[in-house]
Amino acid sequence: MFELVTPITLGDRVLSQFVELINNGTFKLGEKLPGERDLYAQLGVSRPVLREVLSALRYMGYIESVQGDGTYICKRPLGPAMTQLSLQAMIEETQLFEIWEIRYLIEPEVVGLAAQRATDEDISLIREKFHLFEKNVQENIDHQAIIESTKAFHNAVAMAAHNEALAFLLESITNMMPETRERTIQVQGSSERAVAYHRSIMEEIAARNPEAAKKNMQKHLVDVKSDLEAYMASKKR
Amino acid sequence: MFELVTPITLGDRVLSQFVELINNGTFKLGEKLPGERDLYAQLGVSRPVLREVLSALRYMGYIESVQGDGTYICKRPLGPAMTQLSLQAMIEETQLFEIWEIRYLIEPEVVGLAAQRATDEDISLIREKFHLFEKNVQENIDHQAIIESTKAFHNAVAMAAHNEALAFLLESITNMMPETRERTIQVQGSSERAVAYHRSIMEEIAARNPEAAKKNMQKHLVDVKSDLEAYMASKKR
DNA sequence: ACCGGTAAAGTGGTATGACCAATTTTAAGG
DNA sequence: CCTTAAAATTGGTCATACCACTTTACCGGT
Repeated sequence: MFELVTPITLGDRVLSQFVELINNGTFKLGEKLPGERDLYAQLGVSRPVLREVLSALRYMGYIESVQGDGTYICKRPLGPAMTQLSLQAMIEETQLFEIWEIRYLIEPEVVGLAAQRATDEDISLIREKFHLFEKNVQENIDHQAIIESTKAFHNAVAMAAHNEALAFLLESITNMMPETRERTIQVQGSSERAVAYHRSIMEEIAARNPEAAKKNMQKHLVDVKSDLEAYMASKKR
Repeated sequence: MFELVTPITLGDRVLSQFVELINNGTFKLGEKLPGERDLYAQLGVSRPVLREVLSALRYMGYIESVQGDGTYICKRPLGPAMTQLSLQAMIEETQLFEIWEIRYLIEPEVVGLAAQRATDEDISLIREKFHLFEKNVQENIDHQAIIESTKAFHNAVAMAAHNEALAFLLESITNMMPETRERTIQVQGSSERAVAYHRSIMEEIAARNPEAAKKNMQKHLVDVKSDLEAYMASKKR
């Protein structure tokens, strides 16, 4: 007869109370929380329930706990709010392309911002990461190292845009296709092309040329997409 | 002497194992998990630890539990992976502008896609949401209704872009500035201007004119930004 | 009075066992 | 065979105890 909305659990209630306590300023950022024993008494639940809630908040990155010390409220929870463990297996094929498209929308804009806002330090960091990447590709080290260095490069670029939330977001998104990255890297010549594009992007950021940088990032991502398609096709077999 | 990297907790280990079990296909999407009693034995931990991990996964939206029935793995965990409870109080002023900038990067692109991909159904839905919004503003109903209807409009547009992940992402982002929305809506004339922009955007999507739609969305967001600034200034006092 | 080391107190982490509430399954009864 | 009620199963909650680590505070030596 009645619609089953959502069986509200005790933890849900506690979670709400907790959010409220933070939003109304009872608990301030960076502050230490009361001990679990005080807290669960204060909230009127048992310790396990409290801990389940805290556990969730912890894995989401809102709080941090130190054994023997206490639990602290994180100051910059932005990343956690967007990212989180990406269970790659949970991402289906269509979603992979959707995620690619999001990259295609965002990353060019990011390099555009980077080209406008990068400081000299930013640029030298980008240079450094690029040369590391180039070196790894040339020497054909293990794939993991190459992946790490390309991520480092993209990350350095994102930092140069001077929008921390954006950098977080981008990292989360790219992390959603990790397996993919490992496979597409094996496609013939893909890494070499990537090096070329990275170089162009780097140089155009250094030259403060947003539009050109954006264009090259777009081309690079189109490349990534075709690698992705090749990978998907091979997976079908 | 030694650097404290991260005190790995039992739950962390279980979480990893769990992720691995999903990624290697032992647990498939939509499937029912073993009972907690089996599971915690199988993973070699106690029930509280297991439950803390499951709790986190649950609040992140990866799994769902039904008392008396079992725990299921969600099929489309994309939203949860990005969004989650946004503790508005945890977002600082600078971050608000960073988030605005993200909107400024993404939303115009989204309406651009929408103008290319919208079906007739999409367009009529957008029209519907727009008229609701317009009506709410004219009749000056309670603010909550206005906020809801503008969100509904933006959401309808996002759906028209036919990229579910993107729609999720955008919703998460806009949800990060909820309080803001409630305040800026009180700024004189802001709602009326918003109606005008929404109308233009709607019409240009219907006319399949991506560039014009993008331009208007950008203007609208610039408007939102100045409201934001006004809000922040008033908050300072 | 100062310093250093050690014990105590406090904190988060883990484990056990029990019971409650909802659902599903099973089996008994019509 | 269908209905129905009991039993088994499952997630939800609680109490308690103990472990590991940190911080604090006390106390003795200098």
